[in-house]
Amino acid sequence: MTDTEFLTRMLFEFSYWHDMQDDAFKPRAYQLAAESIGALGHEVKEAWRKGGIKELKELPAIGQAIAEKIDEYFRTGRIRSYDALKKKFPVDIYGLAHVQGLGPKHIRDLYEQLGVKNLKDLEKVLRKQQVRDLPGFGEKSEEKLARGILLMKRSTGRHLLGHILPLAEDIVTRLSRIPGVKQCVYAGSLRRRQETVGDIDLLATSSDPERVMKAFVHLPEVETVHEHGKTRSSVRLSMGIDADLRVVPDKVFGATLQYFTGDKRHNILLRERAIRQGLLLNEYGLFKGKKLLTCASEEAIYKRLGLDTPPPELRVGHDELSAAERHTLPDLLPYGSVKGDLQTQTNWSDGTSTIRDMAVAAKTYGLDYIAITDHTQSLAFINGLDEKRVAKQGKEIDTLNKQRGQSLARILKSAEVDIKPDGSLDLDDETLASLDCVGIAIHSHFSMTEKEATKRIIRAMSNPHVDCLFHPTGRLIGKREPYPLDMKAILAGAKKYRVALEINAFPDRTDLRDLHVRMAVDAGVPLFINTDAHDPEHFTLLSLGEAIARRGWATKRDIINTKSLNQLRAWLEKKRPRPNWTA
DNA sequence: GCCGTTTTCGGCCCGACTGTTTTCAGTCG
Repeated sequence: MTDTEFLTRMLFEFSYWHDMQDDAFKPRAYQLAAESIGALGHEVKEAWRKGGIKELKELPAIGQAIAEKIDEYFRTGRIRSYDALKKKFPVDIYGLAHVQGLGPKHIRDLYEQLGVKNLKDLEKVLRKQQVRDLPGFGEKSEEKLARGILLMKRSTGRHLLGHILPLAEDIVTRLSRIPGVKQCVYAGSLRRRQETVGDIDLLATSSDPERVMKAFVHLPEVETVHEHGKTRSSVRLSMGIDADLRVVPDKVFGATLQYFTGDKRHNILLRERAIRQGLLLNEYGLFKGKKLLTCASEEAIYKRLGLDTPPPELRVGHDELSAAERHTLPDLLPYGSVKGDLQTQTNWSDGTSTIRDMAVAAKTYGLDYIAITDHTQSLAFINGLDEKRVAKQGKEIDTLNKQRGQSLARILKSAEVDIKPDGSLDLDDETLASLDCVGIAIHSHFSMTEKEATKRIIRAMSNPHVDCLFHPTGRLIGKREPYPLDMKAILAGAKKYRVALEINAFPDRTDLRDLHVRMAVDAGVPLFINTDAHDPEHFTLLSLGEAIARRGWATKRDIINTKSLNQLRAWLEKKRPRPNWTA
């Protein structure tokens, strides 16, 4: 268990504990703190290293009491008050809370009356049918808990945005065809384009909600129906993700869309703002007393509250509302702005297709140019290119560019040059100088300290031929942790050596991530958005990269490959001449 | 326990669905 996981779990268990005691407000405070720590990841420890309790208190939702707990944990490896809680209430609260339908009050009752401490105990008392006789429980709650355990065991946790988005779009299309449906969209974390999504939030308007609900719970991929109400239903789909559908009258669509786009922290801040103005905000509109002020559109609601409308990607409950109030929200990069993909692989190394096929696919997708960035010789197991093969590939690219006509994107000579453990590169400088554009990346020796990894990358960036650092943190969501990096030092190095950082759009990478994009934007470090395409199909992933850029408050100016080919060349040549430019 | 256009005290988002209840508590999003 990582530090972050422990702290999140500890805060979550305190939240539930206080809920069991019927405390009205501490549960929420601990809940928000847990979410905040979970979202910040290793930045929590960075903050603590930098300035202890004082710096921890600067983090959102962290005050004196929780900062002291975190400080105690980093200093001693323990938290005395948490140990005391576990002694007084020796229950795996966190594990039990993941069962659908099991909340703090029932966890308390199950422990106090039947001694249930963990999932195994719960399964046992359910089998013995002991739960149904407890006050507040019955036969149905027994069934519901048993079903909850089953669903939890079969759930695969959070899902990658890139895997769920196509499914959600398909479901929206099918629901839209139901007679009586006027509008149907996905909302929630999908609409915010979070890198992972926990469930699919759907919203529809219809004059006949019950008909829509019936069709929804009977979709072919529905495996279990959690709830089937008149205006809200919830199901588990066969791929292990839940989908919720809410149906409302067409005239309140704007208010409901706002409400279900969230996230939770954003909505709470917005509703608290409404209260300060003597108003009430819910999914049916903005009200003064019983009088409806507006519900027609998201924009109307934000405007009535004195705010510009933050794009969905920014609604995370940090500082977007204060920017909305001061009219300083960024002019986000529009979808479809990227003109060329500067990281693509072919069958010269580990891609599936020829250079020509990739250039055709890119053109079909609407791109003007692509860089061919096959792996280099250190990656021998996938036939990485040495200097000779780079030169040979360059000749093929020259030929294709000469005969390309209208059906191929312009092809740039490039490579995904491997960064060796000492920070040197595995192509010689002469070869690097012959390329139109040079990307570098780490592919091995991932177990480094923060200091070593940071030094290694900065040394690699200091090579005067380098233009872009690919997938800078090396993470693979759900498979590999990012190597530890001093991101501020990396950004300073990128700025000093005029190296762009990549936003890699591949679904399990999405690297840089949103927080780091925002740091780069603030630091004035230029960015590329690339798909890392290994197949012609992969160009469709570009919009995922654009989504990350938007979540990081990036504008068109921040993204180099929104430039035309000529502008790109001019940008590259500010660093060094490109004598062999193919285009 | 956190936080500040209410700033070191006094507030703290809101509603649908379910099941166990006879009017509501618990859970969820």
